[in-house]
This record gives sequence, C-alpha cells and structure tokens, in this order.
Amino acid sequence: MATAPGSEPSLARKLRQFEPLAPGDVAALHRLLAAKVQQVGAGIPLIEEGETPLEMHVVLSGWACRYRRAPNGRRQIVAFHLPGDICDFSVFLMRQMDSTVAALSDMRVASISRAALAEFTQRWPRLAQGFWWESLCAGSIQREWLVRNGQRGARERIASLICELAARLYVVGLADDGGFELPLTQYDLADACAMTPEHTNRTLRELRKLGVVTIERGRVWLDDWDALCALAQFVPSYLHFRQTYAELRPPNTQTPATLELA
Amino acid sequence: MATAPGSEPSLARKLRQFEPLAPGDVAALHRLLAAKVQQVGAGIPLIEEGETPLEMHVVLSGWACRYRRAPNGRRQIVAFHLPGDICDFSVFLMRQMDSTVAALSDMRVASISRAALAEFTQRWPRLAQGFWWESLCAGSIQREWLVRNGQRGARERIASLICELAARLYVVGLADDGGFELPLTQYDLADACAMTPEHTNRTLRELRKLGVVTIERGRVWLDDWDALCALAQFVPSYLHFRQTYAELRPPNTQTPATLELA
DNA sequence: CGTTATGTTGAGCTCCCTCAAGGTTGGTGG
DNA sequence: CCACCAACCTTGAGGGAGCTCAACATAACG
Repeated sequence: MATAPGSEPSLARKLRQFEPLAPGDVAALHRLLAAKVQQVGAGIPLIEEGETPLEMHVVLSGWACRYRRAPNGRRQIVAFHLPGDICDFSVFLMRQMDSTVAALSDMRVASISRAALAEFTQRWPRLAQGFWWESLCAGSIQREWLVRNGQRGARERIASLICELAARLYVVGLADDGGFELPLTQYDLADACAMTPEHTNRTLRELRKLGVVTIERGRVWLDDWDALCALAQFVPSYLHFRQTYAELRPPNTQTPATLELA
Repeated sequence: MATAPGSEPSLARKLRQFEPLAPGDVAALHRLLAAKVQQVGAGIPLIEEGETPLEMHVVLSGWACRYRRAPNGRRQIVAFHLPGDICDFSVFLMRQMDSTVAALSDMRVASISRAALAEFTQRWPRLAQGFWWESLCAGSIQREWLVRNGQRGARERIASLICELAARLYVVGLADDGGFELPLTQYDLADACAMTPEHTNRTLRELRKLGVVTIERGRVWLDDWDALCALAQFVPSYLHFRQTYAELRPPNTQTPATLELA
C-alpha cells in the first residue's frame, strides 16, 4: 500500500512538518531506510520488553503498537506506530527495553544499526534534528494520552484518539476526508483507551448512532469530521505539525478558525 | 536543603546511574549548572504552554510539576520534576511548549541557553549521552504513568507513585528508609493520579490504616516499605537505574531477590 | 466446516465521582 | 495577640459511568 519502492518514504513527508527538506535529504533518507527492510507479520513482536535493543526501527507500512503489561496481566497500549514513525530514536542508550513493540498488521519496517545511525546523523545534521523533533512529538503525544485517559469519558477518549490517528495519517497521505484503514480490533482500542472491550463496543455503537464516526475492524469512516472534532474537543497543537488546521482537515470542509500550529 | 554551593549537583548523582563520571565531568557539569541559577517561588510557572522555550532547565532543589489542562478545565499532572531532573532536554526544537511547568515548592533552577547547551554537548559528549539517557528515562516514566492510571485502582496508584518518588529521590540522596519530604497537596496527588481530591483523601487514610505509608502535606513516612512495594506491585525496572533493587531499597531491609536493573 | 478470534448484548455491581458541609491550618494585618 | 481569611483537609450521602461475568453471534481462517 504505502511507500511503494521508489516513492518518497512516509518519514520524509512527516519531517516536512518540521522543516523543508532538500532533494538530497530525501535521497539520503531513502538510502538509510532502504538498506535493511524487514517484512513483519501481524502479531509478531519487533522488540520485546527486557531485550537489549540492537536496531532502531522506522515504520514503512502497516501499524505497530507499543505496550506494557500491568502486574495483574492487563495490557496497556502506550503508543501506536504508524507509517513514517520512528520507534525509539536514541534507543541504543537503553540496556533493556521497558516495553514491547509488536506489529498490528503485516508491516514493512526499516532496521537501522547503531553504527549506520551514528554515521547518518553525523553526515545529515538537519535530518538528525528532524529525528529529534519526531521524538519530541512522540513524547507530546504520550502526554496527551495520559490526559485523555485520565480526564475524559469513554466517548471522548475514543473520539479524540480517532482524531489523532486521522491527523497523523493525513500528513503521510494515508487518510482523506472519507476516513482511513484501521488495523485494530476493539480489544486493541480498549487497551489503548484503558477501557474494557465490552464498554468499547458500546461506545463505538454510540458514536455511530450520533452520526460522527463509524469504526469497524479494518476501516474508519469519518461521517462528520466537524462533529467528531467538537465531540472530542480535539486541539491538535500537541501534534506539533506546521500545517494549519485547515490543511490538516479533509479538503472539502470549511475551517471555523485558522489556527497556526507549532 | 539539597545541593549546597560547592557540593555535587543532584544531576551528577543521577547520571552515575547511567555511567561512571570522571572528576572532570562533574566539574564541567557544575560549571554548566552554576552559570545561571534562578530562585523560583512555589506556584510560579517556569514555562507555560504555548510559549517558545528559550532555555532548558535543570532542577537543583525543590520540586516542579508539568501539567496540561483538559478541554473541560481539569488539570492532569504528567510529570514531577525532582532535584537532578532535566526539564526538556532538546526543548529548543519546539516552537511551542505543549505543557506548563510550574514550581510546587520554592526551588532553585539552573537555566541553560541554547548556545551554552550546544557548546557543552559538543565538548562533553559523554555527559551529552547522559542527558539523552535522562530524557529516555523520563519517557519511560511517562509510559509508566499511563499504565498506572489506566490499569490500576486508587490504592495501587497512590502506592506505586510513592514508590517511584522514593526511588527517584533515593538516588539523589533525598530519601532514606524513613521517608522523604513531599511538597504536594492532596490536590496535586489527585491531579497526578487522575482521581478526585476527595477520593485521594480517603485513599491516603486507607494506606495509613494498612500501616504501609503515611502521606502528609510536607512529608512521607515509609512505615513498611516491603508491604508498600507489595501493594503497589512496584517493579522499578522502568526507572532504568543501574543499581540493584537491594541498593535502591532502604539500607536496613533484606531483599527477597536481587534484580539487576537496566 | 470446525475452530478460534472477534464482536454483541444483558444484568448486576462497585468503585469512584459529585455535591455539600464542615473542620483545620497557616498566614496576614489590625 | 487575636481576628480573619484563604488554602487545604475531612467526612457523608447518593448516584452513575464503566466493570464483571456470562452468554451468544458472527466473522476469519485453516
């Protein structure tokens, strides 16, 4: 699906949210990502908790999730890794992974060794800065998840997670005003939103009845993006995208206000 | 209280959890932190959401918290910054802060400009690595907060937060087997644990009645560290300290198992 | 075409929230 | 030194959002 060989990697599209890239940058990035590409089947872990990380990963296509298990065995998904996402830049400073990253769908992943990364960041400081920016954004998203799960009800949690995913996928060209592919089960959504699968199910039904969004296994239909954002009280500034809200939104809708994001 | 002029900064003590420091490193760190020191009164913000960060901060003494407000006005504290903590290494890549950092007690804070930091990391790569490690640890703690608030009940949340604070303070010499200073109101605890102040109050009472911990404004007494850890199911590996569990614990207790942490 | 994962629905319960009062503490000024 | 005020803490009663447990339905998949 995404990132056919020869096309521009999702990561390049995303880094443009931080700063413009020269053709040389894009080509260098392409070479870095093309050096070692792995196919990973749905459900397969990329890195497991307790392991010593030997490679940094960049998602080329498909989704992964990062999770930790609570002492009682319950799983908390702490992040989704979408195409263009870097899983743990600076991971080499860790002796042991503190969480597990596993594929949610079949994916293509670029694996980058410590040495290759060191050489690359030396040679391409602007891209290295972009990597750090990406990692800051991931941290900001992590904080937003804490706010979301801590301070909001079930409907709002699901709705605002969907808004986030739509916005993140949109900048890499994997969402449009109709919706996007969603390789998640209701169990996955539940574990991300800290809810039970049963209550997640009922909440999804509610959102559909409200006419704002239809969430099925495999696909999200954004039935009414404005209403969804309003319900979710989605304030996308935490994503730190350079684009305006208008540009982030589905192209055929009008923007109430043009917010400059940082 | 902590970090009297001339003594070793808390940050140096903490970085030893990552790797040994040479005397030259410590001296350089000391100079970096001593260049510009601010006194900040309790309640005063260091950086506010939406601002453009001009300086990086390192806590020398006192506590700060980082928080974001939910759309409904509720506050979620997403991190506590204790002595030795770096508030946002790599913050200069951000155009706008996505959260507010405010002093919880009177504090002393080192402010480091972009230029000073750039020069320092160039000159002292080992310490720069230590800074990155610190920032990774902060990310890991952030994830733990999500797991804690998402998957655990009120007693366990409070208990495991107290365990975390004890461990983090212990490595910088600000906690012993008796307990530690706690400059938090019950409202602060509530906003960190995503609970109401009322329920926090009742939970604190319960923990005291159980005889595991006494949490008052200003002070925590670790009445029974083993029982507290058991109740909290505290697994400190997410802190990525090099010390063993035995060394982290109050010195006069026996360790059931010696876990090598990473 | 069975088997396993996933989704759906219902009834009852509990943990935590809401709302509403007081009570206590510490600081400030008269 | 006392009166007062503003935080902060404490306690109670009632309600509700979301959990638990238990079926069953449906889809995915070999």
